[in-house]
Amino acid sequence: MSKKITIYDLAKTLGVSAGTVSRSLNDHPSISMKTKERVISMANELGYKTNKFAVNLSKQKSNTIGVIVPKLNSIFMSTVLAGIEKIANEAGYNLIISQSLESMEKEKINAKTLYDSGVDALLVSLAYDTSNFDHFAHYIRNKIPLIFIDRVHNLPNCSTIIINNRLAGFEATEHLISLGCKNLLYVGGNIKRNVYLDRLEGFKDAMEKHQLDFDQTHFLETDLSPDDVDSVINYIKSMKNAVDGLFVSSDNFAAHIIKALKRENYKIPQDIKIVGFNNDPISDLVTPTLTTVNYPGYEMGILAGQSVISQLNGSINLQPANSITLRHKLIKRESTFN
Amino acid sequence: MSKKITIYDLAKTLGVSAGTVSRSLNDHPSISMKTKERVISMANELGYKTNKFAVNLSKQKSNTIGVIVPKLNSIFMSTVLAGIEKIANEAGYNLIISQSLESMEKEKINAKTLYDSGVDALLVSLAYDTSNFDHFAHYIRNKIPLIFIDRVHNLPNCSTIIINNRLAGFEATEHLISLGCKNLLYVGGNIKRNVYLDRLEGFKDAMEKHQLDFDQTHFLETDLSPDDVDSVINYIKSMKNAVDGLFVSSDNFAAHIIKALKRENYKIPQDIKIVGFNNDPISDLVTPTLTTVNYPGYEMGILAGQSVISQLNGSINLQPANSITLRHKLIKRESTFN
DNA sequence: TTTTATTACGCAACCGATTGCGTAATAAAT
DNA sequence: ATTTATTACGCAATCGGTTGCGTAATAAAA
Repeated sequence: MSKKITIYDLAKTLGVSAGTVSRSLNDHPSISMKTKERVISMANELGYKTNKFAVNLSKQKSNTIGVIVPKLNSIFMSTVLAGIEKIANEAGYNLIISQSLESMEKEKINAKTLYDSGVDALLVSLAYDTSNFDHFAHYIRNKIPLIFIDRVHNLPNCSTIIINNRLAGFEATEHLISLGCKNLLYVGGNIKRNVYLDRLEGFKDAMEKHQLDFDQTHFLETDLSPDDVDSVINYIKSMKNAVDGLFVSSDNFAAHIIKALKRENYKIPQDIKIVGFNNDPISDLVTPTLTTVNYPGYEMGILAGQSVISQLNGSINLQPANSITLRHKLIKRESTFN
Repeated sequence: MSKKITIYDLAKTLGVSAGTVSRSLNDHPSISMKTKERVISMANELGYKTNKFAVNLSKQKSNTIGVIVPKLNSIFMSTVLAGIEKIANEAGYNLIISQSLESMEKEKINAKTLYDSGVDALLVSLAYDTSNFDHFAHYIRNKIPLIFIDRVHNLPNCSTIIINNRLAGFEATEHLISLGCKNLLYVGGNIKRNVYLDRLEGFKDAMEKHQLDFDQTHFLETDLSPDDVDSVINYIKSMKNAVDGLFVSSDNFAAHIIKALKRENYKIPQDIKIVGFNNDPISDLVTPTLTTVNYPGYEMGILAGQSVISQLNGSINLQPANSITLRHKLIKRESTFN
């Protein structure tokens, strides 16, 4: 293969200094047009390719953005990633993606690895059980932009990209109530995570507003994993007042529950109305189709991307913790249709 | 923030040379245990962190693996990625992931970007319309491991990770035939891609074996996108001999088709039996549940990861184009149940 | 034409490791 | 006590750019 050619090679063949070559290639003002053109055309001719390693070393930045997500293989997360990737790519940044597999320990390790790799910024959606945030201290201390997406935590000077989960939960619940549901159940995830907690709050808000008494029997904390379906079903069957309205914090889990309920001969929506969350493609393919809350994953990714890029470019004056809230929307389908 | 400390700082405070520090940290044999211990403990004490940029520059390798996938937001692809990430991560490699968005042009750009970023290896699942492969020439010429996953192409010295799509297509089709289907239709994707072409071949094989005449009316080439559903339905309705067996190259698309067919009052599986592909989670949640071919995405990712790593470690003697074929499996469900 | 501003580059230090080669110090052999 | 092997490090070049500072060359002003 052709030897790698460097700015020194260019410098030699052109009879100029390496510095001049470097500046020409970077369109530095203190170089004449004529020289720049000579350098650039020679660079093309010789097939010069800048060595990123050297650039990184000398600039102390990598042009890559780190991302930690709980799981890659979820439609929501991969949609968010698709958005981030688009923006990052357009801005000339690479993405280093890692998954915490919902474990705080792995999240810690990933955070450290990415830090060591010298990412210029970090985007995070928190793991299921993350309760300590020391692993982000490095980033904050060294002023490396840190942005949380969806599963967020309030840390100084960190942006967050979210939707109004409380309001969304409220609307979903109120929708059930408006259809006559009297005995509601919220099936959520770990309430350490803002998203599940906030939706629970919204759920309570709605019940309170409509003079329904909330108590712990109306809330079931699960892993939102298919393995939990049976216990949910058993719980529903065991309730003294038959559940007639179900709010599930995940479409995918809701789809599993629907399947199981049908097997138990529940009629949906006649016996029990169901609202999911996310507007996962599956919600429109199950029978009955699932009422859900649209979650703009792609847009979140886009915004997260834009937010990092602008912070990296300094075009945003690092405001302490600005937070972007995206619009959600209740999508009514057959699972709550009368 | 604490100043970055380098091997030179360590060297100075310890009264040894930078070379000694470097070798100690890398457990080089020519350094005494005593010195190594001194260096290492001092490194911990001062919070030394190796600068990857410098290492990369000096070693001319980045410890990152590039990945190009058609789309991030597909369950199959993100599952593959999850597998790759797991292995890469365990082996101390980072993943730079980019998406071609099914466009050859973007695939080209991504391949170049990743090359320029100095990835140590590249994993690719081809875009829908890639017909030229010059953008991979750099990799091959410079002996950078290049591995294709699922949507592959035969290039010299490149491994491929696949399943036997032809056989899978054959089995799916034969299953339909064995249930009495006489008038089959294969709905596939772009036959530039091996996966769709091979399944078509398998489809033909099965028809031939069972003395059914294949002609072009039995094959519909689509984008497997929800937008194509209507045209598929119209095609089915327009066929002179009513279709009684449908083989669709994607569960997701099949799910959409099922929904549309039900709307048109087709009974499934009575009027028309359907086999999908991928064993996407959705296949078990639609009504009727979908017979499909299990596609071991996670395992493919794991194997792809292991394959790169071992090539990078030289533990595999770069055999010209070794190909790994994973086991698939027909999963029978209600959509073909009598 | 001489002086003063500008412009266009060159020099060399620097970023933070890695590594081949040479040698002083210590141990083993004679 | 010498000579020969080993062991343990140090020196300095190298990887390929970037960039502050200084100056020769050219243009503008006097």
